[in-house]
Amino acid sequence: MSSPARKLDIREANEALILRAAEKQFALHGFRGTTTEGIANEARLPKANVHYYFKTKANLYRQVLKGILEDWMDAAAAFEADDDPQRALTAYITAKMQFSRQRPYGSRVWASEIMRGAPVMERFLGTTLKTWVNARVRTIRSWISAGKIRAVDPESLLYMIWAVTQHYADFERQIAILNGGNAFDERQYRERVEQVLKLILGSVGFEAQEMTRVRQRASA
Amino acid sequence: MSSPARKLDIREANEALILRAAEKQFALHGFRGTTTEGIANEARLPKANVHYYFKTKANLYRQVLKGILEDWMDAAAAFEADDDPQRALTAYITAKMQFSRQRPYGSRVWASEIMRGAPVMERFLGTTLKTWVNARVRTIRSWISAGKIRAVDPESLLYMIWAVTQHYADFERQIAILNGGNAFDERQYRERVEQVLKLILGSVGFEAQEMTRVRQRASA
DNA sequence: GTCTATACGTTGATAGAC
DNA sequence: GTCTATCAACGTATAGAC
Repeated sequence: MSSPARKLDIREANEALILRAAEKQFALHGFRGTTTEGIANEARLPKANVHYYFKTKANLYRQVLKGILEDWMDAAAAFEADDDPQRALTAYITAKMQFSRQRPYGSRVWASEIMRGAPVMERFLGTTLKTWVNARVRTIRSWISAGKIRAVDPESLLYMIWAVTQHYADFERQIAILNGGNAFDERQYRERVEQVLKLILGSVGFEAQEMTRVRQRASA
Repeated sequence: MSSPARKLDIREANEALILRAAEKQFALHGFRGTTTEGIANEARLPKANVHYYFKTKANLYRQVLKGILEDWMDAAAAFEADDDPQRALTAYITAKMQFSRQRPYGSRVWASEIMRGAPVMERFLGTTLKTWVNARVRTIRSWISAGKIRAVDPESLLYMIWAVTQHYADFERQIAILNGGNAFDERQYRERVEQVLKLILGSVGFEAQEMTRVRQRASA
C-alpha cells in the first residue's frame, strides 16, 4: 500500500494531473492570471497538493513549458529528416498542425509566454531555437540556390509556417465561432491541413498537382 | 482654469493616457493578470484615478477592445476597396502589417482575449466578423471562378493572412531575439512586408516578376 | 478633478492534524 | 502522502479630505 513503487505511482499520476491542469489554466489566463486554486480545481485536488508537488507557481510554470518544448522539438525533427523541400516542408507543417490539434493549450502557453516578453523562454529562444533556425535557413537557401523553390526569404517562410500552424491552436475559439459555433471535427481538420499545405507549398512555387484528390472547391 | 472646456481637456487627456497604459498591460499580462495598479503606474497616475475614469477594470478592458476593433475595421476596409485580387490582397495585407507595426499591443490584447475563450468579443466575432468573412469568402470565390487566382479554400487563405500579419505583433519578442536581440528597424520591417506579400500572393498563384523563370518543379 | 487612506475579498504559500 | 486551517501580501474598489 505504501511501498516505494506505489508511492511513485501516485506521485507520477498526480504530477501528470497537475501539469495538464496547469497547462490549460496558463493557456487560458497567462502566468499572472492563473491561480494555484484554479489549477487545483481543474485537477480536482486540494490547493495544498499543488504546492506539495511543485513547490511554487513559477516552478510549475517552468515544468509546463519544459513539457511543451519537448513536443516542439519532436515536431522540429520532422524538418530535418528529409532533404527534398516538398517532403521536408510537408512533414514539418503536418507535424506542427498535429501539435496544434493535439496540444492547443501548450501552443497557447507558448504564445502567452512570448507575448509577455518571454522572461522564462528567453534563454531557449536565443540558444536552441536560434541555432535550429540558422540551420533551417541554410537548408532553405540551398534549395533556392539549386532552383528547387522560389527565392523567398527563409526566415519569412519559417515564420509563416509557425504563424499559420499555431493560429489553429491559439485562435481555436475564433475559428470555431466563425465555423458556426462548432470546433472543427476530425474530417474538417484534416482538410484544413491539406489547405494549409497547399497554400504554404504554393507560396514557394509548388503547385498542387500532388494533392488534387483533396481539391473540391469548384462548387459555389 | 476650471472652465468646462478645460476640464474636458483634462478628462480626454487622462482617459487616453489610461487607455494606452491599459492596452499595454492587458497585452502583456492578459485580463486577469493585469492589475489596476500596474495600469496606473504605466500611466503615471494614482490608482484611484483609473477607477474614477473607468469605474471598473472590466469596463476599462471593454473600452480598450473597442478601440482596437475600430482600427481593425479600418484595415478591413482595405480589402473591400478593390475588385482586383492582387490589388485587394496587397492593400489588405499591407494595412494589417501596418496595424501590427503601429499597434502591437492592440493585436496582443485581441489574441489574449481569444485565447481565453473570447468571453467579451464573442458577440462581435459571431456577428460583425462573421458577416465580413462571409462577404470576403464570396469575393474570393468569384476570383477563383474567374480564373484570377488558384483554387484555394477562401477561409484558409483569410486565416493565413491573419495569422502571418498578426504574428509580427504577437511574437515580436521572439522575432527580436532571433534577430540578434534587436527589434526590426523601419527598413527591415518594410522588407518583411514585401516578403509577406510575396509569399501570400505566391500562395494563390501570383509570382513576382523577378523570379518567374526560377520556378521549376523540384524533380524529387 | 486629484489623491490618501482604507475596507474587504483573493492569492500564494505553509503549518500541522490526520 | 493528503488536506484543513491559517496568514501575510496583494487586488479591486470606494470614501472622503483637499
